[in-house]
Amino acid sequence: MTVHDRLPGAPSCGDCPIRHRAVCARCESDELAALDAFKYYRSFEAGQTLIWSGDRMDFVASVVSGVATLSQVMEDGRTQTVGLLFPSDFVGRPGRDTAPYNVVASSDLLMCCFRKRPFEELMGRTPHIAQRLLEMTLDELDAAREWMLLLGRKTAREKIASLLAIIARRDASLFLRTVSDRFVMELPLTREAMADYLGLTLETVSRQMTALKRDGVIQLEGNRRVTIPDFNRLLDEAGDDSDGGVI
Amino acid sequence: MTVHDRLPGAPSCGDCPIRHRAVCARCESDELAALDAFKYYRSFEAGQTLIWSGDRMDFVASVVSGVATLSQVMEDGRTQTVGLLFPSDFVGRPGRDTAPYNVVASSDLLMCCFRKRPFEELMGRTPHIAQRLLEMTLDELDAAREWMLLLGRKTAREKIASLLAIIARRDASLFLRTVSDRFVMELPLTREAMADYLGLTLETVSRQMTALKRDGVIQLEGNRRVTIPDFNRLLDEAGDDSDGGVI
DNA sequence: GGGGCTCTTTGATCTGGGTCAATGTTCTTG
DNA sequence: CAAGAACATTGACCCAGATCAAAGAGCCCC
Repeated sequence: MTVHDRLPGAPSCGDCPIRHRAVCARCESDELAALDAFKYYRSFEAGQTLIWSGDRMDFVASVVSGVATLSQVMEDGRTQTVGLLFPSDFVGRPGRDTAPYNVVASSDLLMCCFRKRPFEELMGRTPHIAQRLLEMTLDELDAAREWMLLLGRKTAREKIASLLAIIARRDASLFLRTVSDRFVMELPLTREAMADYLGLTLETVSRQMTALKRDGVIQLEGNRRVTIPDFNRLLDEAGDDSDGGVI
Repeated sequence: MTVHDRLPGAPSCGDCPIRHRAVCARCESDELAALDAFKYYRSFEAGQTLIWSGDRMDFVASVVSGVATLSQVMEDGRTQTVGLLFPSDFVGRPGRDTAPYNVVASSDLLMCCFRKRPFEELMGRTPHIAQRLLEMTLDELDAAREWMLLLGRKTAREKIASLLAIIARRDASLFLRTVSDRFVMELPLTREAMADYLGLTLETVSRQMTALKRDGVIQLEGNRRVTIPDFNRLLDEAGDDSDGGVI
């Protein structure tokens, strides 16, 4: 009972243009073949909330295509996005059964899901999967803490530049290339979604995008297509310890 | 070769007034007995930097007493604290060898350290330790993301109230009691350290502390001793979904 | 292809928290 | 106990980013 039995035409692990960081990178291993029985695909439209904070979650999943956000909402509606999920990113936490955040499809989205129980059992049997998961969780923790620096100490302009740099890098890695001169990408977020991630208002995001455009740091065609003529220039604007832009 | 051979009078795992969340909670198990050979204690003075970001780290550790901070610093000196370490908290990441943050003793500090290599080997042999570590890392991730909401969306007053609530809870758990009416605690942070954690300046921290005192949310004796006459009132001020204050 | 969406930009104004500067208050240590 | 040093408060002023408001752009979908 592989994915092809469930959803004809959907990409299988092996077919994925992007190898799932969590699972598919080891598709060749015998242990994971067993997981195919518990694997299924789900697709969502842009704007749809896949999971509400507090919901029971009986699966883990990784993103096949599209982008999703993790967000926290205060009682009065103030919203903070706490994570972006790109293709190959993993969501779900073995050993816990309620979701701590809202998960929202930011664009049309395809997820590759595994029933949680069998996944946990596999984890118990195969130490390297548990280890891989720890590895990934540590990566997420580092990303979250880097974002804390951004939220607490960076200016609006630096925030925008940082976000663009991060998206550019993820975008480039999808196609296995480096962020080079004249890099063109498609923004997977509305101005409001950017604002929610950066701890700003959408007006400030818009103004700073305009300013970066005016100063030649980026070029814009329409609202979503962004060209980065010089990635190092962008990194300077982001205030990061520059690391060259290569992935 | 137990700890007592190395540092006479230092608390052993079993003697710790606080059981280390990471390790000591399972001291009874046979696997961990082996770790005693690789265990040693180190103490630091308030203000001392234990670990510099980028340093090679050949040990993992947990806090026995005192408080430490994890912080990130930008090239121009802007600083953001990304985590607080209380007694029983764990630091260090099996599978990685350089520290991603500065670790600074915020008060006088005693750490219980394990050489990393043997610890990793133990982890490979005993799945429940790996699982425990994943558990802890997920807790840290949740804490980091909750802090992202604070940094991105809360007002200065809400930030201060949130920090006080968190410290009160950790403080209470040290002594195995609940945060009740007229809870008294000792702040383990200077105004500047609070500011670095909250994404504020020390002046703003001071002003908001004064305001909370004026409004009867807290009482202050000296700079460090804080009394919380009504913990639910404090939680209201923090803007959190109140959960009663019990641990 | 035009009507009604949603998303985005831009402007005018306001304000929370930053900055700079002076003064107070604890802690240390001799 | 006095003298310093480190830490904290308070005041005056300013500015980055929020808020409120009004036009533009895309973009579906009949």
